[in-house]
Amino acid sequence: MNSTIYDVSRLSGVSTATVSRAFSNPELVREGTRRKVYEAAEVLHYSPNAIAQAMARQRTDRIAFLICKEGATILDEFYAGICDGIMNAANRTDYELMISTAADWDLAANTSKNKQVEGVILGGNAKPELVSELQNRGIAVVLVNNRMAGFDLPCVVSDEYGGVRQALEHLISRGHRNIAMLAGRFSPYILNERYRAFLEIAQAHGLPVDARHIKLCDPTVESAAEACRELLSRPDRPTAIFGTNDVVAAGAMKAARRLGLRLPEELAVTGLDDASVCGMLEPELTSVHIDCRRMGELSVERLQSLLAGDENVPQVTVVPTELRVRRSA
Amino acid sequence: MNSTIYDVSRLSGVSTATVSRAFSNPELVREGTRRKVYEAAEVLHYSPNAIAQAMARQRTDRIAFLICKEGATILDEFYAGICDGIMNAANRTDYELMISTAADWDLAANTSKNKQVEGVILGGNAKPELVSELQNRGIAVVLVNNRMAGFDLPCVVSDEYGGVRQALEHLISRGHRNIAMLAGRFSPYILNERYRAFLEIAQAHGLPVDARHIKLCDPTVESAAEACRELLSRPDRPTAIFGTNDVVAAGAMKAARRLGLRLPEELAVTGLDDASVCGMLEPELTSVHIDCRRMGELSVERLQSLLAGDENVPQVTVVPTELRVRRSA
DNA sequence: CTGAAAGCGCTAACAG
DNA sequence: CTGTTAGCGCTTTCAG
Repeated sequence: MNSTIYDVSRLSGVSTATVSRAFSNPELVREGTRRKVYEAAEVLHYSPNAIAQAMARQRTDRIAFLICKEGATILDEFYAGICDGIMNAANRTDYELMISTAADWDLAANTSKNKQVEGVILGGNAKPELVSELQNRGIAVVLVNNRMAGFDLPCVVSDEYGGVRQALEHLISRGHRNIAMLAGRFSPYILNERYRAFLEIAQAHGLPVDARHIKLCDPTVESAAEACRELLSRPDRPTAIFGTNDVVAAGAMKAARRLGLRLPEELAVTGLDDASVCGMLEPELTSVHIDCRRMGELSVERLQSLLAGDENVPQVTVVPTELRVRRSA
Repeated sequence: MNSTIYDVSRLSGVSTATVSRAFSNPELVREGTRRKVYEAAEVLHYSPNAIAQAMARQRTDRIAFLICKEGATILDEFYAGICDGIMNAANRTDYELMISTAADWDLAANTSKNKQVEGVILGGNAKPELVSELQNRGIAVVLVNNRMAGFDLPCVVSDEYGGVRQALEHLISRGHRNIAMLAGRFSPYILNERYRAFLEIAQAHGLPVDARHIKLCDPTVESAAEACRELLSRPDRPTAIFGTNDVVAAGAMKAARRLGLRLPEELAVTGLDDASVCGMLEPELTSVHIDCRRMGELSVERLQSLLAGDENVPQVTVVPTELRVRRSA
């Protein structure tokens, strides 16, 4: 049996209340008393029972990270990176972290109803209904890699516009004018941002680029390769391809290779995300680094602020991106 | 305020004990009574408070997955796969899952001392001291992707020997005799298994292969590429390289490309893991599939058995591998 | 099959 | 600064 606060109380000769204070609010206990308590605790191998604390305090100090995404979730390097940041940041706090995917998350079982989770970080394409439901139950919510109109909640996103600009301007600086965007069908938010950015920036630079230069594909190598093949068989074949993530870019490289094009001489390719695959490809893929880890950490900070009752927690936090020039463009 | 068992008791006109039974042991309650309880609960939006349950029952129904690995943890596709399997399996049980990395796992704060975790799945290179410590505290332990001599605990591993055989025999069947193994410095267990398997199987096939055909490298593309370059500049250059994971194999491919070798004609390469990068490489990488997800699921099953007090839970569970032939070999 | 009542280990007024 | 005491919401004997 583990020892309890009573055992410590008895051994140290102070009340249980004091033992409790010695651990939860040391500053309320006189130095000498405190030491007596700690010594007794040491002897008894005592350490507070978190369950009992939660019960008495009526709060759990528990938050959750919910990945709202179809298919591979934690297996997606992007979300794994965010998750890593969240785990890392949560670890520095007193909050305990639960990690789930939307597929197996049970609202009823995981929220205030049974007093388990006090705050949730929603990653990716969360449904607005889920957000309202959570907020209605008094759960703090923050969004990561997404934004949602009409809600009062903090969002942490990457600088989508800036990222697209870095990729595009790099290509332009290398002399490319006929640039196509191979756009993976990601969440509506992401797709939208990148789409709009691409068009605006291309136009700002006077590129002869229009909607025909944007080709959608599924976010798989195969789909991207197929889509790229079409792009490359047009009469006015683009000289550069901007893939909206690295998997898509890898697909483009593959299509180019199969068509016998030399990279980057006959076709330049850039990606987005700066995933680990960039270094494995040949030539290595030029990409725009997204600081997923930072996004995760910031999400935790925002959630903490919310839970701490801070007024004016920033509604949107934008994490800057960084171009990583390699050999593919 | 959320409703409690008392509210339900009052509304339904039965005692709290009965309400409790109706939810936890329905078979102990008469059909009609049970329905009354459920109806009242429905009206009140009642659902049991897990914290209070844990408090009263003196158990938490909580398990943890601890990744014991340096550096990228959840970011490692391999462990992410295991994690995915674990999350998936845990979700079908009543156990709640905590996910941590060895780096930020605090023994004191997460184990029976404060009654939080009842069982732990240790992934990768766990320290024996950690295992004994946990077992001493009465925590159930299972190992995944590792084995440990001198301990009484279930291990779930991939068929390392069989995997190496599949890769090697494939290469042999393609006519290769001079095959080198590029071995990433993974955990001692994994490294050992693969090393031994390679030598034994090569010898069994009468290949002129010895320890000089095994080259160690760090598990990064760069290190692998460097190591492979050396291998390829030997007078009796190998005609095939077996990388002990796909990242290493990608490094080998890169080195070969830079030396101007055509793949697979002048150098065949196979990997191990069947990670997502296989399909992104050109040519696509032939690899041996490891069913990480299954490994994760089985770990949970073993842990459950342990916690259920089953006698003779299998000490070692081996998950078969499968060769995936692509164009690199 | 159901109810009464005693906890589970800790916290938080409140009083001193 | 410290002690008393009444819970937190649920489970679980023990009776009936």
